[in-house]
Amino acid sequence: MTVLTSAQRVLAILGVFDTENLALSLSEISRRTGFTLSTTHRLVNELRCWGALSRHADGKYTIGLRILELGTLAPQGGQLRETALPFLHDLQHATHANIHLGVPEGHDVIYVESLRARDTVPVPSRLGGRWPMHATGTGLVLLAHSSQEFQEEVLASELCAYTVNTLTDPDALRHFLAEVRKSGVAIVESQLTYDVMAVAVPIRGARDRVVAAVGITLPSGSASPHSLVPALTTTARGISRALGAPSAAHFAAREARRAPNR
Amino acid sequence: MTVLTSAQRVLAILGVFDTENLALSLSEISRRTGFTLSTTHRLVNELRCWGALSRHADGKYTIGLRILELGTLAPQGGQLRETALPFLHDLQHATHANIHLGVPEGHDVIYVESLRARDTVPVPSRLGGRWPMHATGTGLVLLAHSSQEFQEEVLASELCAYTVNTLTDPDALRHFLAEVRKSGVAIVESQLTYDVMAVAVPIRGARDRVVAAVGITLPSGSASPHSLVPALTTTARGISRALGAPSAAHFAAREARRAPNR
DNA sequence: AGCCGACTTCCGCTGCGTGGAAGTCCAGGT
DNA sequence: ACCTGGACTTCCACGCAGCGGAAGTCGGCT
Repeated sequence: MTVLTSAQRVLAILGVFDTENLALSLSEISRRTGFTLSTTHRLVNELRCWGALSRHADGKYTIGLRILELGTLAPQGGQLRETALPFLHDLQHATHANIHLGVPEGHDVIYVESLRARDTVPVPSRLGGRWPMHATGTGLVLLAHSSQEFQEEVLASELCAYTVNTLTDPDALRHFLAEVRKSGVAIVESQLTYDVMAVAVPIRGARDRVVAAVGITLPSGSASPHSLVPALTTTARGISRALGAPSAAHFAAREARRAPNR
Repeated sequence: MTVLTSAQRVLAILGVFDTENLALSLSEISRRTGFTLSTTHRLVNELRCWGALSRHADGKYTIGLRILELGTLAPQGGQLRETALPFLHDLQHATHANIHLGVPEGHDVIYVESLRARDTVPVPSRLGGRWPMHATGTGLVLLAHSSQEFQEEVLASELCAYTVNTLTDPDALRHFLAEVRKSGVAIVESQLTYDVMAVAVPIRGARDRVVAAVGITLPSGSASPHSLVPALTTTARGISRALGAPSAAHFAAREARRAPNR
């Protein structure tokens, strides 16, 4: 039925790779895309020549480094991560918790940085990981600062419940998002996995638009989440200022020596 | 002239983005690829729908987050980085220098991790950055442990000189590479940029193949590079063991408590 | 030896993609 | 106000690039 354009075929091949399928053989790719073996073979080879796929000793294909290289050119992946990283390191030294930097993509958050602490709860968030906005601290912050229409669009979509705590009721979410906008911070408990709490605040860029969110995750029942808010907001303001956010610039004098120009 | 397949056209569009061209308008893409505006327009839109490109308020296109997400699925980008990161953090705490994790791709090294220290020399290496093997510490380590044919292939290619110190003479390089194999460490001075020195050692994976290299860069004339070798080899061995390298496993007992299983 | 599955290569027909052309929109100049 | 040029968007008919069937190769397992 649906006939694909050849650009779509190329993308479909890349799309069959995911965290559960890091390495696939030619015929697996063929089966998953539904393309004939000969078509798959030709396209896969073109992708391999370019470096988008690479072939290993066992004959299986994986995503190639050329894609990794390209991905870092995404403004949210490269520049944002690059400016945020020193601030995130400081935050990690101060808190010894897992730190995430998330940006919006579709109805999801993508983590463009994920610093794992060694001795804390394992969280399922890796660099490049994608999670629904309504189920993560960073996602809720981003959603709270999105346009009205976008929020309603997300609230109207299928809201998957990962734990019994996951907020899936549109009215409860509307209320929560209003709180986040008012207080400037999202604090959630066991939304995505049990026994984990997350605290997240927005990061602003040019024209004070919210472009990302920093979040911290800790085991439930550890230090009061509220005690982490000052450290988080300091980090977020530092990053916002480095990104040129007007509202953060007012505080420039106070923190100027932390990040001298350049 | 050379007729392109449509897969190649798609890839060519992605390929026009680089560190100097993070955001391009439709007609810039059209000019750079040499495709007609209508062809470019159609392909760019297909890429945008899929998430490979994204379009911004000013009408320009950038690489999309979907590509970043995909890139982390590359085994060298995702798994390797993920296992190496805690060790690299430890190394950075101990040395306060710039740390790089490089893997081979073609004749180049690609940095799959780059931890910048705040107070040291700026180095031009970012996550996802690509540099010629013969001009970087990590690259020389990787080259030294490559197959004979590959080494000769690289030595026979155009070896660009970035500074007056850059090793470009094939015979000098052969000699240097032999030293690296013997000593297990590459120490270079001002190869890529002036007043910077780099120390790098190999990381081994399954079957003891060299799969990556850790490197450290410091201002020239700081602490003797040799004093850093123990810290680097410890880091490299830790990562190698975590990757399942047989030679590193012998030392498992000694360092077991640093990284309890999982 | 024979079978099966995975991969590779070849080639003729066809339907997708190409590029020209026409149309829209906006900014800047006269 | 009108024109001009540049950037972008849409449409369509033609031609050839790419699709998929089929045949061939390789290697592993019974």
